[in-house]
Amino acid sequence: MNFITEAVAKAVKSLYQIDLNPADVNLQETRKEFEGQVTLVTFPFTKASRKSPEQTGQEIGAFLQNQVDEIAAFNVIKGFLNISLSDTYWLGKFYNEVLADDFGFIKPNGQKVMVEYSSPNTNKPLHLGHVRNNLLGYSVAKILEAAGFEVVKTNLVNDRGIHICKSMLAWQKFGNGETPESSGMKGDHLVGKYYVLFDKEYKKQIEELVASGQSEEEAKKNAPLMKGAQEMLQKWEAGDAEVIGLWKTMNSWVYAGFAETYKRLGVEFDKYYYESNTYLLGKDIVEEGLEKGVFFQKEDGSVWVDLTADGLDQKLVRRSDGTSVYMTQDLGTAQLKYDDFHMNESIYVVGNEQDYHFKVLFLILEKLGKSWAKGLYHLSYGMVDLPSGKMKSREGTVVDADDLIDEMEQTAKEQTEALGKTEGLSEVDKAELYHTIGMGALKYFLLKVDPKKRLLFDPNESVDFQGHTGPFIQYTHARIRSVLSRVASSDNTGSTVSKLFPEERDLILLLNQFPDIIEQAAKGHNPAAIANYAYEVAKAFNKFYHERSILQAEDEQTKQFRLQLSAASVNVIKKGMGLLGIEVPERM
RNA sequence: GGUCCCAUAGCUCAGCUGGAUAGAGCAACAGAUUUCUAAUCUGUCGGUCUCAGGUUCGAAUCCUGAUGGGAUCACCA
Repeated sequence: MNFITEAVAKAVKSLYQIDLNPADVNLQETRKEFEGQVTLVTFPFTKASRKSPEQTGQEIGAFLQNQVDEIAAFNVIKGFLNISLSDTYWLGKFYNEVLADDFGFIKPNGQKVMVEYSSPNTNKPLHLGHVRNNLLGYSVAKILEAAGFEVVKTNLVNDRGIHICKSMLAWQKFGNGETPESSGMKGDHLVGKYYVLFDKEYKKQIEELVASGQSEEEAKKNAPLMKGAQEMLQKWEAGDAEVIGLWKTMNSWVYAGFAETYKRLGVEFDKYYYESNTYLLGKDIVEEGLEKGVFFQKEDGSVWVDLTADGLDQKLVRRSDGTSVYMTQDLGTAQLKYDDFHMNESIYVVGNEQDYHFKVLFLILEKLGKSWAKGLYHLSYGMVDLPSGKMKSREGTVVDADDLIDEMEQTAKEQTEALGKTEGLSEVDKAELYHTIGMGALKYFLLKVDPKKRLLFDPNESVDFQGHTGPFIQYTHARIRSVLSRVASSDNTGSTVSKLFPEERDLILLLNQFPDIIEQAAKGHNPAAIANYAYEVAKAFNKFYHERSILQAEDEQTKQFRLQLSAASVNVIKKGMGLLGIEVPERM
């Protein structure tokens, strides 16, 4: 569209003698109830033209039509100049750009970006909240890749700490040597079971202590289970062989379970970081901060940073006993990641309850003079809530990721069977199809909304398969594939159509936007932009499909053109859905 | 209490750097298939864009304030 903005600048200069930066020309899509594809708002020029918006529009329109070949017609309504570009122009766009194999994806820009996501605790299985995180992280990584970045996907596993000791202790006390093999349970679920059990038994002990006269607070501290867990953590830090052995065993169970869930979710990582390796990092940075005067020490030896001048609080960065806190660790890990990859940008996909933490983290790094600090970004997303309120692993009020995937597959199966679309499919094909559709529905449901908004999920209300959904888009894909499969390869080299029907033009216009949408989604770290776009494309195709026959087109040229238009549509849909981590079936 | 985020149709959500009569899906109702997959398409119904000011030729969009909801402000992670 650059040629239009330039032409407008020229028109305005020639007509009204004002110099206009082409970047200031504001073009927008023409609303569909009017004739044309591109609209110029003429109000900003009326001061210079000293004429009414309508007259100004007429004058600019006439000038443009005269000067620019591609402009076929124009009309002015109120202050809006609607420009119609010729079908030749749109067909040129279609053949030269949209139909190219690498259409949509932007050339490498030489920038490297890290996306850290998932970051689970190893004391319990993944739940719906993690699912949103994983899908967001994976999709953002894909989108950035498409936008030309080199992407490193990382997972910082929280594999140590008191919460893991709780699971370990409960297993030791009540587990009777139970293993994933002996119980038939998935490893992460088995460990999670003991985490819940710990909490249950712990509460019992508190009650007993309270009954025997202790205050609630005392009881929480004195309960034998809590003491045991703390003792275990100390032993772990001291390198106690038995504790470390148990820790390794139970973690390996969890990892096996996670690997399975990640595979079903379709996410992956290039690099894992483990907190057991990074939790001691950051002490150098504390020293550095003290030297630079960014941090200060209190009488008891604890080290702090004062951010009150920035509207924040004082924040502890090292305990009085010399040990690290969360912030210390994250400072160190940030440095480690940068040293490993020297990336230009680093994105942390973490829930919005940690907004404050990241604000502080980034600010500290900036104050320390880290040149790379400005490339840090917290992709903060809203919580997933249930109608009953917040999910709590300890209390078992969570929507488990594996259960959810099972349910989605089951629903996909029921829907597909009800529609009688399973004919001729092997059992393996069917299972794969149900997985594809079920996950398509779930992923689309979670990704189509703006990440920063909180999400309400009602387990009693099934995720839709009709309308603005993943399966709708998947279905469109399958239908196009079905049409295309009916013809042999279509490599027409001869002439093509010269006129477009509205449905065809609309579709070309929409397809043409794909690269812009990718760029916009990358800039805003927002998969929802892709999701909504893919829906628009599917809808536009369905309309075209309904109005115009492809295989029974009026003539051979039209048929070839429509086949190519279908191929371009299927391509964009497949790529777009791929950016969301959603697969598309050949039939459904 | 301080700080941050959110508020658009009965429900779930779009609405890009301010532009025309605020758009989809679901739900409800009415239609479309001798023709490429009806998980589709077409239509009807549905709105004080939370409220009040301000900036502007023009505000759902920007600014200020209020209300409602959420998060956060630990020598937990």
